[in-house]
Amino acid sequence: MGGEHAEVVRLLWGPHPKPARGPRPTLDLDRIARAGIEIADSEGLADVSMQRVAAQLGVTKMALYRYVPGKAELVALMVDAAIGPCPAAKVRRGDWREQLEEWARQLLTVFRQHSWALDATVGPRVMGPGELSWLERAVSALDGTGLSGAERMDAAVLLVGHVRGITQQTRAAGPGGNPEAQLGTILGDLMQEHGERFPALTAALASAAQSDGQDQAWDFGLQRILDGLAALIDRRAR
Amino acid sequence: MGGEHAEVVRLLWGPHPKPARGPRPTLDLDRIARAGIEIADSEGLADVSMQRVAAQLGVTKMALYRYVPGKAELVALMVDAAIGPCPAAKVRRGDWREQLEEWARQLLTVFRQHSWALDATVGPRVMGPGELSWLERAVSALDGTGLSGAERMDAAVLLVGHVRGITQQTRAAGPGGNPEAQLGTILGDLMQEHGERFPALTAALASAAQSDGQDQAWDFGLQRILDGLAALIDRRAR
DNA sequence: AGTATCAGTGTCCACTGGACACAGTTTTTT
DNA sequence: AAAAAACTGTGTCCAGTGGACACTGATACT
Repeated sequence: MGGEHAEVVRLLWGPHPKPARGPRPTLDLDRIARAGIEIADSEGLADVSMQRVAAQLGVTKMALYRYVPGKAELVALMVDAAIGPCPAAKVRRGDWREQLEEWARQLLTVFRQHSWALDATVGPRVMGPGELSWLERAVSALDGTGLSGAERMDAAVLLVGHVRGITQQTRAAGPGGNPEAQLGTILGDLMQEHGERFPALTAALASAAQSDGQDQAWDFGLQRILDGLAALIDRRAR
Repeated sequence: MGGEHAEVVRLLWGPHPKPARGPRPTLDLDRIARAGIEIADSEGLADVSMQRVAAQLGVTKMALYRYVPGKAELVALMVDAAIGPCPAAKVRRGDWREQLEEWARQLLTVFRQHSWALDATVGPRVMGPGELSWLERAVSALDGTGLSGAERMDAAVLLVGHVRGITQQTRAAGPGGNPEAQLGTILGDLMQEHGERFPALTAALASAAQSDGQDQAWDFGLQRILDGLAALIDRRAR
């Protein structure tokens, strides 16, 4: 169990011993990951293939297999490099709510910049140092709140889930048009034809038509989660 | 815009006019979707190919293209058939919290039965009648709470995000072992080597080691979200 | 110098999603 | 009844994918 993970762990966490003999490598893991990220950012994850990445680096596809055992590992490297290390907090320590809110906004920004990372992070996987640094900051923001270790981690996971959910329904909406309107348009067309089967939905949609907040769903969910955490923390404090 | 969606909308929502002339079709969309689901359930979405599905149905792969324009549409059909129509609520109407909680648990069950549906539902897509029926029930549970239409939908989306997040970190953990322990083991191994870089995480992990609730993360997040919603609804009521 | 080691190339394979022409079956029209 | 039209499933073909493997060179230790 977990033996198959050993390889990707070594790739993500090192060490990376440089060879003693033989010709010098033309590539390195970092350049490979960055090349893949460049393609994924501009053309989507589906267009990331060994050939494509190799071409980007001016090399044959098989050369990549000298550095990376397979495509799965390549993608794992790309994800961790794209998510990157979590930037340091700017708000004062001690206020967990402000810290978590800033953290969530930063995470959302990163996910929006590399929205292909969503596709590449379905299912449980080995996390790299970048991804773990994000988790670290979220958990540390909750230090001293009276929450147990498991609860602090659960809270972080909950927030990540929201970020992912929002990223999912946001992306592919052109940078100009707001995503809720786009979703509403598609839904509205369907409701016009099958509305009688979904009365509550049509009503909600009609009432939601004039609300035009850019990030309404994001802020709503974020505040609800933070409210829920605050309620628990208060209860514990008493 | 949206013109490319027309085909999948027709597939998901009908109508499906039966041909007037020519030999009778051996297949229908429902059988095709179910064959795909069967494969995905037992072997994962990656093993669902046109050939594989066709073989399951005792037919050539190209025969499928008479019913479905491409693989993407096949998967869309599979998803909506697998998610299925939302079962009717068993708890009394009026208590939104109880209703939403039951709804979320049912949705989690469905996602766990077909965990490949996660992979197939990244990115915004056209929803089918099954998927919409779930949304309908969640929104209708919030009727009369004083929340606006947009807010009711945002709440549903928030809950779906949590269900997805939990499904994601749950799956591939054998039915016996609880997922948190598995995640903890992998994380623990990493912390042992690089723990000094993640002090808060190591502390939280150590404290979380003895907590062994099977669905701890699930219940925690669910209650936090519902608490947050309750707080808002109370505030509005006053 | 000699040799083990390692990098990048070229060739091969099974498989994927999909295009297309074709033969066979059924219904409508003449 | 006969012919035409419409439709289904099949066979064949193609570009592209991830990956295996043998090979030619370049490099550094002995």
